[in-house]
Amino acid sequence: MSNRPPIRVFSVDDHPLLREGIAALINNQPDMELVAEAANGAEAIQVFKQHLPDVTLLDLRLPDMSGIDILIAIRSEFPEARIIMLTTFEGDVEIQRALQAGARGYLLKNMPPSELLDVIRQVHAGKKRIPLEIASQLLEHMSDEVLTEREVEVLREVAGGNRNREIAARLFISEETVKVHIKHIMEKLGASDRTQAVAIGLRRGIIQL
Amino acid sequence: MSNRPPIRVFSVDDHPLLREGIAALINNQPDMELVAEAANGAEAIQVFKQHLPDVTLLDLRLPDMSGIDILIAIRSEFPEARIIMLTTFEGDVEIQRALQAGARGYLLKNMPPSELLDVIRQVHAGKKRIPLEIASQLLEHMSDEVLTEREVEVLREVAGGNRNREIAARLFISEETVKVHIKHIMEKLGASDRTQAVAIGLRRGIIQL
DNA sequence: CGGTCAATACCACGATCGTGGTATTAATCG
DNA sequence: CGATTAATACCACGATCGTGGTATTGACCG
Repeated sequence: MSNRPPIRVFSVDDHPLLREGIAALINNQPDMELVAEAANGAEAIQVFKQHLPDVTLLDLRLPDMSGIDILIAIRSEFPEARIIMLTTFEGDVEIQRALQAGARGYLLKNMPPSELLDVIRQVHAGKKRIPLEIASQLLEHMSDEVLTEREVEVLREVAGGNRNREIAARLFISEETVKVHIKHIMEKLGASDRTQAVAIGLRRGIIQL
Repeated sequence: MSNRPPIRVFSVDDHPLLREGIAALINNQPDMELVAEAANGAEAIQVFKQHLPDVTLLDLRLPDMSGIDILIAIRSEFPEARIIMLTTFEGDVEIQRALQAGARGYLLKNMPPSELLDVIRQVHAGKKRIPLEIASQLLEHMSDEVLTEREVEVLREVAGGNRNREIAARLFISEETVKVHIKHIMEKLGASDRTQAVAIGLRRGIIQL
């Protein structure tokens, strides 16, 4: 069981210090090898094609684009790509979108390194691996209704401090329609008013500031 | 200029991978030495007393307490402690509070390692060092009025989706007083309604979710 | 081809919010 | 000791919001 080629790992993150930590960790494993790094989305996609790594560690927040978009971009060309999301953030919606887009694992940066290594090996072996902590996050909101795209758009406008009338003007719809959307948003999120809807939307990763 | 003792560095962060990266970076410098690490506040304070490091790298968000509280706790006993805040976050209020509490430097985790090394050396030499990117953040809101403690409290309640009447009940004051506070909050933050006030408060680090 | 859902739109009403004042008390500061 | 500031409180009014309905259109699904 010894002479298998090492797992070729690719790390994408805009924090140099974190990349450094990952590099040290990976290269200390006899069965792994860090073959490339990238600090933004454009670079990530290009370098992926160049190296075709076995496993990719992908940050969710990068300076130029969302990690999810990178995930989608890579998997549209390489559906077999084994990608693990690695992030500080734990909004259930982000997790769900990542998994739907085909992520094989989802890790928080504050988890112990052993967990990361474990997930890398499992994912390389073709499995999916979601830590319990994350999975329970997901289950918590499993039954919740999902906001439509339009509703998210409206919620974003609300977060910007716009009045219903302003939102209507900005989205080219009637004020009454805005109200309907907001009503649905509050129902789905369990919020008692628009302000709480924004707070919940932020906490769950539905909108960003 | 050669035989000075190395700068003794202490790193406090709850992300093991990041600590790993810092460790690798520091220990690669001939003039530095990582003498200890901690992953939470209680540990940080205890380990600090034990090692009395030359320079401390302190994360702003830790599982058990705020980095600022740790900063204050350490400096109340060791006013000479040279502490650099190292964080992902850039709300101007957090920065200001850290500097007021006596931080000698403030760095973002996505800055290049050379910057970190530079700041460590400068701070060890007794200087303060705030990168331009951060300083400009501060200047941006220099002239802004600062929320009082009570106002922050009220803003927190607003973010929780409470109505004025509910906030009044929770804080044991009249609804009219709540309104006055909210009016002041909106004026100070430049918000057009309570929802935007919450969004701005979150963005600027005045409140957390 | 019906069923469901998302998005659009309008109406009406009561609740809540935001704004304009004025005023008192306690604390802090120079 | 005056000056300032924060926190408290009340009033009144118009603006905005949230809720209850009802309805039409187009898209997607089985």
